[in-house]
This record gives sequence, structure tokens and C-alpha cells, in this order.
Amino acid sequence: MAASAALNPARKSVISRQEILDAAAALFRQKGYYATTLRDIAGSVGMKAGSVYYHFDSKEQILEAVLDIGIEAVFKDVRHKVENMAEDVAWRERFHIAIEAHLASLVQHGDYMSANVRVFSQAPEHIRDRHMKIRRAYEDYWANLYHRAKKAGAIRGNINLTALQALVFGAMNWTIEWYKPGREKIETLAEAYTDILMNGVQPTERDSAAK
Amino acid sequence: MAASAALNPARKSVISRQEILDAAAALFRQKGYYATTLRDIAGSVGMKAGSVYYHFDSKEQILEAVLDIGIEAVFKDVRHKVENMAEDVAWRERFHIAIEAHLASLVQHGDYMSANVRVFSQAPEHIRDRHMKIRRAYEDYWANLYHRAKKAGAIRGNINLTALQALVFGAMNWTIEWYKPGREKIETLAEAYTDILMNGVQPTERDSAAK
DNA sequence: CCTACCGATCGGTAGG
DNA sequence: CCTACCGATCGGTAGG
Repeated sequence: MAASAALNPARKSVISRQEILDAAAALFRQKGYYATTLRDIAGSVGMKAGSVYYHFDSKEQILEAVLDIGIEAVFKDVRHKVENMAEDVAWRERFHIAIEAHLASLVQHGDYMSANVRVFSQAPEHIRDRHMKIRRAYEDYWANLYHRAKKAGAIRGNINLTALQALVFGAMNWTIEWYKPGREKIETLAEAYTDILMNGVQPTERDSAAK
Repeated sequence: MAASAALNPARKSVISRQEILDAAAALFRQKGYYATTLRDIAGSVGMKAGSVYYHFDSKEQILEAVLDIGIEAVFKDVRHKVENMAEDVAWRERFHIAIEAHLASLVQHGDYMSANVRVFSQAPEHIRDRHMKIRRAYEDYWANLYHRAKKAGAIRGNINLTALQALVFGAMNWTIEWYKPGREKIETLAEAYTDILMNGVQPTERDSAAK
């Protein structure tokens, strides 16, 4: 809380920096970028407004850091899970794991990723431009997954991969808007999404025959 | 433009009201609610800031109107298309039409719906609460579609309808974040989404056999 | 629908 | 990391 920063001189500025970013992410998520004041951010880590400038040059610099941290974390988590799979894991399961990793990371870095999605469009253009590089890199990573799956015959030849990628990203990232941890487990949701995407919602011919 | 409002006394305030809302929706979409000033809104319809208060009591009132107009328009469009279908249209096609209607309406009322999605979380709580009613009504409309389809055997019994609805809403509404009219047609996108959702991306047994 | 204006608050800075 | 403060700008109002 507020007091500990003042009472503990050993607390390095790196810690305060991290606390400021965490607070900013939470506030950007709730109120957006412009509605969040430096006094809000400072107050929620027990500082005065002017002191924030000891750690950052400007409010925009905080915004940029928050935007980058979110995607970098998710990218890292997903890549780690996907690359730690055995070579012979089936594509259906690969996507299951990737989807679950993305959703779990979204929840874990909730404030950063929610802030990212909600505040990106409000960011000044030069910050959006710089941030787009890392967004693009993450999108390309998924695009590569889809292409390899299609090449391997795990995705139908007539599937539009651009549409598929947009659909999956949309479905996953939309969870930010409604998901409340505790109501249902991320694992359950990931499995449901994977099932729908891989098999579709329509009954198979066998299901129909049994009807 | 600016001049016509001043030169044409027959121009009723209803028109100005609509122009203010259109301008506000476009600005909220671009910059968010707080970053958009009344001077921005007034300026883009050729008024001075104070004059906006001839049409609205507060900035919040403009926000509330913009939020409501977006969903009401989409709800109306989708309901109209769905209810004008023949009784015997197959469920696969019903969803196709509903999805296409939602996407087309999203694009047509682009500023309002984009503003809605982007600005909702920044809105003051009492406005969010009031607006949630109409959001909920639209969600319930879709929930009812899914339930009827499942009952009719058009959706597998083991599909989690809550997850399905979240996935479809997410996929559809995410188009706001990336879709640029002209690059590809909404009809193409709607068909691709419907195909993936209904049949899944995996090859059928017949496809596999041909491989 | 405009002019003129108000109190409040903002991001940021100087000088410790 | 704080105090004290600045210029700029905001939402909103009074009085035409």
C-alpha cells in the first residue's frame, strides 16, 4: 500500500515502476486512457502526481509500456506452450492447446490485455504505429499455424484462412468483454471453442441417422 | 457544412440533433468518450460548443443516445431479416442470414456500433446500467435462436450454447477492429463464418478418404 | 444558436 | 519522491 513505499528505502525504483504500470493497466482497462489521470495512477500506488515523472517521462510513455507488455506476455505464453508439445501431437490438439494458452494468458494478464484491446484505438498515432509491429508478429505466428495445418491436411482446402484467423481471434479476445473468472473454467471454454471450430455445431451424418 | 445551418432557417433542430449524434459517434469511435470534447463535436457540425446545449443537456446524454442507437439499429436489422424468412428455411441458412445481417448492419452503422463497443466500458455506471437492458434484449434474441435450433436437432446436443453464443458474438463484433469495406465483401465473410461454425474446419471422413 | 465566461481539473515542471 | 505551481483546456452556464 501507500505507506510501504515511503517506509522501505530498500524498495528499488524498478518495483515502483512495475507498480505504476500495474495500476495504470487496471485504470486504463476500467476508464480508458484519457479518463485516467496521472493523479489516479499516482494515487493508487501511494504517490503524488509529480512523482510519477521520476519513473516515466510522460503519460504516453506509460501507455506505450502497458500496450506492449500485454501482447508480449500472451505471445510468450502461447509460444511456450505450443513449442513444448511433442512432434506427433495431432493438429486438433495443437489448436486446443494454443487456444487454451491464449485464453489463460488473457485472464492472467487481464488488466494489461483488456487495457490493450480497449485503449489501443484511443492511442496517439505514433504509439499505435510502433505497437502494431508486435501485434503483427503475434498475428503472423497464428497465421503460420493455420497454414501448416492446412498443408498437413488438418484443415479443409476450401477454408478461408484469413476469415478463420479473424474469427478465432475475435472469439478469443471477446472473452475480455464478458468472462468472469470463477463462473466457468478457462479449460472448459477452450475445449468448447476448439470443438466448435474443429467439428462445427451441426450433427454429423451419423448423428442425423440416429435421429 | 457549417454555413448551411446558419443560412437555412427551415433546417429543424431535429436535423441538427441527428448531425450532432452522427458526429459524436464518429468521434467516440476514433478517440473514445473522454478524449472527445464538446468543442470537437460542435466543430464538426459547424457549431460553437455552447450551442450543443440547445440540443442536449449534457455530454453524457449524447453518449447514452449514441450507445442506444447502435444496438437498436442492429437489432432491428437482424430481426427484420430473420423474421422475413420463409418458415421452411433450414437452420443452417437461418444462421447464415442472421450472421450476414448482423455483419452488414455493423458496417452500415459503423460509427455507432464501433463507438458502442469501444466506449461502453468507459461510460459512467448509471449509463451502462440503463444501456445494458437493450444489450441484454439483443443477446436474448440470439440465445433464443440457438435454443430453437438445438431443439430442432440442427445443433449437436453436446454443444455448450453459452460458449457458442459468446464465440459467435466475439467473431462478429471483432470485425469492427479490422474490417475495411471494399477489401472483401460482407457476404463472403458471412458465408465463411457460417461454414466454419456449422461444419468445422476439419476435413470430413469423406475428405480424409480422398486424401 | 452565439459570445463570454466560470470553476475545476488536467499534464507537466521547478526546485528541492 | 514531494510541494507548489503553471498554462491550457475542459464541461457547462448566463444572457442574449
